[in-house]
Amino acid sequence: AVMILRSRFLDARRKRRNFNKQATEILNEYFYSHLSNPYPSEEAKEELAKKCGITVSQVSNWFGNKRIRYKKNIGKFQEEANIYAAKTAVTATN
Amino acid sequence: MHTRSRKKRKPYSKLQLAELEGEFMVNEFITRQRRRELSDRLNLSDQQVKIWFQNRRMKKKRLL
DNA sequence: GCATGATAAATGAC
DNA sequence: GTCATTTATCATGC
Repeated sequence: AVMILRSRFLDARRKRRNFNKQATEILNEYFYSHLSNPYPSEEAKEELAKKCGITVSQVSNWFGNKRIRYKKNIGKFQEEANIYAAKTAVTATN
Repeated sequence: MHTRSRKKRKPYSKLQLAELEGEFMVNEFITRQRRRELSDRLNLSDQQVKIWFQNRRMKKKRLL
């Protein structure tokens, strides 16, 4: 009984808040510039987490969700993929 | 034809979860015998109970 | 109404 | 056994 209530209370941490645009920008840049192998190392995750102001677990969650959702509907992310591809191309020339 | 696809994830019932949580409070590492009894009582496979305890230990670690 | 982040089953590497 | 994943589902944001 107590366990049920406690578990439900802890599930309240499931309250979700969207990441700010800057964080999403950083994560997407990494994802689309490593599209052939979108699996950041533990060190890379820590770096991304620091830059984005989120936890390493949140970075892992984001990449997990991004990989499956991209794979399931590549067409829907095509425009987004082109945007970040162009963005990284520009930064590469600078 | 295709190699049998991955088993679809199926959420457990509240009763099943209550029983599993209760057993987890007794011992985080269930014995083979108790595992067999529990899986039989909850209509879950032995493998499912085993995996549930593994995931539950990971969850506990994550919540610390 | 879907997009998005977090969690719950299930798999596989080690 | 742990643990990083995949996948479906949940809960919320907007």
